Amino acid sequence: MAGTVGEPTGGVARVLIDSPLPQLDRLFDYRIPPLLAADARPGVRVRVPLRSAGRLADGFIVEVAGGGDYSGVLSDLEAVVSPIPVLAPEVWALARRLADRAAGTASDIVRLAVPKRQVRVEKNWLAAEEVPVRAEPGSVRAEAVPAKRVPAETVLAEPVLAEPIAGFDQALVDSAMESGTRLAVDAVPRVVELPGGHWVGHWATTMAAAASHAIARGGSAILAVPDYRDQDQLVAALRAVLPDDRIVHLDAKQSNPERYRAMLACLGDIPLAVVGNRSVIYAPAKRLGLIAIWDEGDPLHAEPLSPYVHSRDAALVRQEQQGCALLFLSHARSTEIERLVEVGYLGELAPLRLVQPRVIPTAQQQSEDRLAAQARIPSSAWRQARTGLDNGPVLVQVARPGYASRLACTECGQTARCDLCEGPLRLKSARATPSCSWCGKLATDWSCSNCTGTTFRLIGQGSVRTAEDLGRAFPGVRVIVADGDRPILAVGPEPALVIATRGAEPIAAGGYRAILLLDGERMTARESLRVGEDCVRWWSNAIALAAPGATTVLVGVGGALASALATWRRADYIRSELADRRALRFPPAVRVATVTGTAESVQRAVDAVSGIERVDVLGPVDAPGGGVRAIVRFDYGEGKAVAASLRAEVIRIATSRRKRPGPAGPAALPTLRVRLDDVSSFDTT
DNA sequence: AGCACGCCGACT
DNA sequence: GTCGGCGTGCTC
Repeated sequence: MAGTVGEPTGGVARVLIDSPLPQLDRLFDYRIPPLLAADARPGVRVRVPLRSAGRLADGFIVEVAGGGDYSGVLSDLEAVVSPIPVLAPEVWALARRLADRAAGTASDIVRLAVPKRQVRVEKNWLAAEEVPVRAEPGSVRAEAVPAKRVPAETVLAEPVLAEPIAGFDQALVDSAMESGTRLAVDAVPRVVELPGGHWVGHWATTMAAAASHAIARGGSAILAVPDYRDQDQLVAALRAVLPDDRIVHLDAKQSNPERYRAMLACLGDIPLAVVGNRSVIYAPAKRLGLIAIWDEGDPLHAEPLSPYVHSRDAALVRQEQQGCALLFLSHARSTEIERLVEVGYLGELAPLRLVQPRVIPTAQQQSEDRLAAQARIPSSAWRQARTGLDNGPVLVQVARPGYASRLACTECGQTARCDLCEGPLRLKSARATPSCSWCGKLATDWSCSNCTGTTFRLIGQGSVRTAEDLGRAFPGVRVIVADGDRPILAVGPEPALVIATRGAEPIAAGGYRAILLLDGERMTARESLRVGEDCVRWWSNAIALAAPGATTVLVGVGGALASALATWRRADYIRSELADRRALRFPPAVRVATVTGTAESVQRAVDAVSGIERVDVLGPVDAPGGGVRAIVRFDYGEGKAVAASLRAEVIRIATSRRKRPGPAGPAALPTLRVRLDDVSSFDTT
């Protein structure tokens, strides 16, 4: 199946093989046979022979060149799977650079960008796209089009007007959108009512207005949000300023055909607002004018699939490559964004007029009221809730869902654990049988593994138990529980106690008349490098749901954290948090690479990078799943060199690895895994 | 992943 | 002198 050398007939296609194997992560050259020359353009899906003529691999043409640098004999392209250029050149460039930065494989990122092919969806799209009026007379595909189909683009797209961005200096925003600047935007901590009667966070209207600016200027906008709750608000806000056919969804909740259809829609000529979760950053949006990310500190923006590229980083690189405007909106920025602000890479945009929420921190103190004490509410918070309930809904934020987060043996006080898997037991409601929070097994015949006890004591209070206690404390008031199991997006303006776990707070019409943030002690007790910034984010996002003038009581929290919220100077807190990380050489002051594998392979990888300037290594130490783990710390400037040499080690191991595991060896253990910028590297457990 | 290639021990 | 074991390395 080998072609002839130097035959100029159809040119040479440079192909990215769709494979996660690190040793295949480069371009392969193939001769384009004359029959395929018409369709073999950059971006199309192809099938190519690999190694032996019988074996075919999938891939994408990323370049059609006169001649590559490969001097051997070229094979022929086997087939062009579809003529649609689904891998846009700028998306390929982005994937390549992100993979290099993360010591990963470009096709792993391309898989996030390009959904699996759907033939039906593709046919429909082709039929609508290649319209007779637009195609040149005699065009091959024009004849195949059913005449009755109304193509999207024959209908002249309605012009879109730039919506003023409420709450911000108009001239400043205009010039920012024009010159493609990068900004950290402090969102207005309010809820607003849309023309349809829908209440959303003010941030959603800011983001929607920014998108309308981009589209009015003829560019597309990519809008990324952490989850569907935020997406719901953003889409409502977009509908208020854009016609429906300018809004495209591209998110994880969609089925594959829906995602494929949405991706194809991006390839059209009309500028669109593309809304979705983290992977929407890779949408092939035409003439990209804006990328905006809401709440980049939310862990849902961290991609769980290899090579684990955070949407914040993907957006930063894409902005640099394409020069669009870039906005990070939030009520509480992460230390990563703070760092970029401090080095001058990001500008800051604050609301025109400072909206200062009323926040009162209280130390945990015993309330005189018995019922209130049971619900762990100090008397000041109790009073706020009581007056708030006269006018409308009151929000109570708790750390955990369910009834009790932990059970302990009545006799010895040891945490009650599952007799099957050692997982901690949990109680979902007052009358339920306790069950294991890891494996779900019901603990029917439980006995303590430490002593002879057979009865539990409840430790900690989940949302359900808090709801029961508060229901007793405020007789006659409606109690609404919102958590992961009971998702509620919005509540009305009527008086009600809304008990929600952090991150699951519904939007209240008109805003909450009072907010109680309970469980502060428990939230701050988490053993994570990011507790501080996480707490600021959870609480700020809840505070932003308050009605104008309403009071938020932050229970059981003091010190810098409490004053950051009380003064609403959250950036000051994050700034000092980042300063601490600098002193300790912790991320994001430096970058980190986590290297896991056999003692030998980890040592070799560590040796390979330890010669680079300003690189230091923690470990190796024994890793939980067997093998060892080392953490490599390095400055941003050395990122390229560190990633490249770690990548080289991965490839070396992958190509020289042979079935070596001895008799009864636990085979499936990869011998070397490299992960860059893992935020949980420094967490305990 | 697969599959060809090559270097070394045992064979007609 | 040649067959075939499996360890090694490559894939346009």
